[in-house]
Formats: sequence, C-alpha cells, structure tokens
Amino acid sequence: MAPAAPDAERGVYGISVAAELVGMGVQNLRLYEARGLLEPVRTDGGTRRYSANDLARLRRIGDLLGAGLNLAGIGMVLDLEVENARLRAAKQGPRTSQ
DNA sequence: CTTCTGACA
DNA sequence: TGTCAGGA
Repeated sequence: MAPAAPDAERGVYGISVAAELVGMGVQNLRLYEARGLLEPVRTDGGTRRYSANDLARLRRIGDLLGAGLNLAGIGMVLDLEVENARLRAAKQGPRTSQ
C-alpha cells in the first residue's frame, strides 16, 4: 500500500535550519507559530520540528508579507488555502469529475 | 533550544 | 505592525 508516513508531513528540520531555508530569523518563526500561522510538531521536550509542508507555509508567509499583508491577514489566507485544498480534494474524489 | 523584554524601521 | 537584538 501507500507509504504510511508522507515526507511532506514528517518534520525533519530544526528551527535554525528551517529559518535559514526560508531566509527568516528563528525569532520570526516562533512569532509566526505564536500567531497561529502554523503549528510545527513539538518533540523532544519542546523543540519544534518543521516539515516540508511547514517550510512551504513559511515561504507563503514571506510572500504574503511582501504583498503587504499583515500576520493576521496571512493567517486567514493560509486557513482559506487549506480549506480550499480540502474542498477541492473532497469534490473531485472517487467520482467522474470534469 | 525556549521564552521574554526592549528598541528600531 | 513587523523585525532584530539581547539576556535569563
């Protein structure tokens, strides 16, 4: 069957490596998490573990930030993005869609 | 690594 | 408002 653990959901990066990959400071990533923009998996007594999916979200945050949106607006956009993906996936599921 | 406070653009 | 910086 299909792999039980998708790489995109498995946190493999620490906060410092994730911050460098997205080009942001570690303090910023913690602020985004405090704002509810994303929720990295917490392991090992409180250390954050960022997955490839979280890195993509961090890049989206930086892009929306540059677009002139604030953290509150970005959080709403990210929420709608996830909701849209969920609706789209449920819509064109096991049925002869367009 | 974590959390908080302070100051700056 | 968001980011950077320091200290505990």
